[in-house]
Amino acid sequence: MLDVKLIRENPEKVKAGVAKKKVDPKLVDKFLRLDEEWRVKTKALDDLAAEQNAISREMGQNQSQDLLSKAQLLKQRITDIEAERDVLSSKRDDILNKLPNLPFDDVPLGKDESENKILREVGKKKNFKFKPKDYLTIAEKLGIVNVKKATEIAGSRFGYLMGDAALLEFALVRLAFDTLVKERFTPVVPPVMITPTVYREMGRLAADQKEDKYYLPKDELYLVGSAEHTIGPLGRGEVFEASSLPKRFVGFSTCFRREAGSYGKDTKGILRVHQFDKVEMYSFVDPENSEREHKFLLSMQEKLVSALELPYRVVEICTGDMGWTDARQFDVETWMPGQGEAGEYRETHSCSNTTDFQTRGINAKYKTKDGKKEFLYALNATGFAIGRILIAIIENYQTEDGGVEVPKVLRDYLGKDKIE
RNA sequence: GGAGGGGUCGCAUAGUGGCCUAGUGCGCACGCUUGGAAAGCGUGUAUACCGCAAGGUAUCGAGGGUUCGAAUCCCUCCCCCUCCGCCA
Repeated sequence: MLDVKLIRENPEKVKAGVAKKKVDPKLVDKFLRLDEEWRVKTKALDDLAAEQNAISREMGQNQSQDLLSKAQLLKQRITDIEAERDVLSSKRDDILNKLPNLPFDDVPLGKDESENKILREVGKKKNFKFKPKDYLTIAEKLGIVNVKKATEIAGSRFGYLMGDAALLEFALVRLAFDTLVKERFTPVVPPVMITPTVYREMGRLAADQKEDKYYLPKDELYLVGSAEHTIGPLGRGEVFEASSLPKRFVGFSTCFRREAGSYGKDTKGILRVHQFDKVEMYSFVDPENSEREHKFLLSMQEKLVSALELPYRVVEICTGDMGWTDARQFDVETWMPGQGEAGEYRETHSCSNTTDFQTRGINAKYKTKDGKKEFLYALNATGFAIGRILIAIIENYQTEDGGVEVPKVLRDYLGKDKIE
């Protein structure tokens, strides 16, 4: 959530920021009005409570009828005003929940993904001597992806990874973990369910985000959309020593997404599915180092994609296309030669600086040099999203005979050079 | 899932309706003392909100209730421990 003090002290800045993210800036004015009323009520209530405490204390000594009736009257007033305050309080919180994190000033302005800024293209696209096929055609023929059966068993947007595709998943996970553990990321396998309370604290239950989550009403738990959602809360209520920063985690989890609002989009295959596995990075840093850490996480992503020798490009996401919790976001888009007419870059990774938007919610702090406790900054980044990186591998490494070469770096993990 | 026991300040503990404005010990910080240290002594030691400030309010696992007043009584839930059941 946003800092209430910032909204009060610098409403114009907040309005400008949320507007860049296509959120109605009038919400800010609405918040300020409610906040002001809330503050007045709170003050009145505190004063009455002080009075009540004084009378109660006195009654400990002297139980006069006079005092008692005074106290009873006071109690009624407090109950009434409390009810009013609670209404204001929840209205105020609702609006706060509708305000996204503010983009940094130098994030490219734009309304949607068409205005994202391509920062660089890396790697050489292979020159195929034949027309490259799309991954699904290849994978189904090899029998390593089965979407038809999955649809029968679980519905649309599910898939089986079989045989070497299943093995490839674990090879990719090992590659990512081995690479990142060397960089002192702490490996973690987190829960894939999360309480509404913590999910909200992580800034992931804003009204329009809710629709994309699976919810288990009987247990009042959500299924996570990313390991990020349950790794971040490792810092919940903690105060880290400045010397222990950055704190880096690399997690593996299954991710669940309802993909509501993407009807008709990428309906075939395993590019966009309800369930996939992902390796995820998460960092806690002090504010001064967040931009540096952001670049570092991005460099880790590039290292991983480069290790697979896949061509990719790095994109800075414009304000209108950014994630809810993000102040700056980069995506890595990997080349997929079998997509579209002549190949396409498709998003395989994203990398976000969420500043203190999440840490304020989960109350994750660090101790500064002069002993003060301040909110940490948090960042998250994809390691490998298995389905999508699998697609990139299959399409880039396909051979004319319908097989798939195994990227060199995965051969030892997989124990073979080629899938056929 | 069933039965019982528990959750209090960083840690450990006291606290069965008003003297709790949560005590004590340990730890920690600062000061005194010392050549230096230890011990000793003294002072301090949470978070959030409201307020320019003085100060006030809230928080004893969470939420509700009873009461003029709740750490304390009642209800619901969560978590931990012991035993039973089930299970990878």
